[in-house]
Amino acid sequence: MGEPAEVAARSLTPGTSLTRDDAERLAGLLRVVSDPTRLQLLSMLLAAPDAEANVTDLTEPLDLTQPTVSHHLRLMVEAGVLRRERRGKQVWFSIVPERLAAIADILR
Amino acid sequence: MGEPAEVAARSLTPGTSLTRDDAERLAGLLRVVSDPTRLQLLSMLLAAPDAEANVTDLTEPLDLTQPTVSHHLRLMVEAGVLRRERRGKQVWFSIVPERLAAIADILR
DNA sequence: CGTAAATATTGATCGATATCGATGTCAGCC
DNA sequence: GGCTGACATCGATATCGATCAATATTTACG
Repeated sequence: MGEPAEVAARSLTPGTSLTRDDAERLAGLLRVVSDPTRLQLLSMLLAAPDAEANVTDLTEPLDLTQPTVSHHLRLMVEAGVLRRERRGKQVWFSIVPERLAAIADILR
Repeated sequence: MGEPAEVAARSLTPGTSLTRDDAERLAGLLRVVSDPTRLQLLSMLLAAPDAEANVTDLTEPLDLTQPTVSHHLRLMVEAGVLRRERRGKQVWFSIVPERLAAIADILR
């Protein structure tokens, strides 16, 4: 599968203007956290005991189906924002704070 | 029209989970800076002399039409990320750094 | 006041993606 | 080894937004 792409190559601040390619990569990362459902998921994970939760628990408060929630979780895992760990029948998700911070830092 | 909406009401960190409404508002703000073209525009503005530029100058390096660039600039102005100032026939745009920082802070 | 330059608006198109229902897969248990 | 529970994948749909061409608006200038 490959590591979640080092980090953002080039942010906004460097004196030189952004390449289209760099801009698309950075926009792609930002888009991962620019969805209301994904923000709610992140928020729930932050508030959860031990800062982790499984798909069922994450689905319940949302007015969405389980496949939809799994889809959002997948996108965030692929972006390196979430960590995924299978324990028995359940799969637990937790935030990777450095990655979230790295995305925020794109705008500095 | 109205002011650019105080700032983000509620960020990610508060112990309580995000409301749908709050999540949508925050996601809306993040989406404004989650587009490659808009990131390029922000980057060009940061690199520009006096940190400002007009529509023609901003359009030229991009492989896009002027209406498209105007559209992106409009979205960012409406979100409070850009300031707009007409000077003669031209309209000059510059970044509102606090607003950009406020958006970045959503993820903390 | 008519013309040209700079920017805005409008209407249409097209691709991306959030969502769902249906189904597949995987892990524990009787 | 079949059942059930937890999660993933698939295919279809529908909405949203980036983009364009065409046109309107605004401003200076002669």
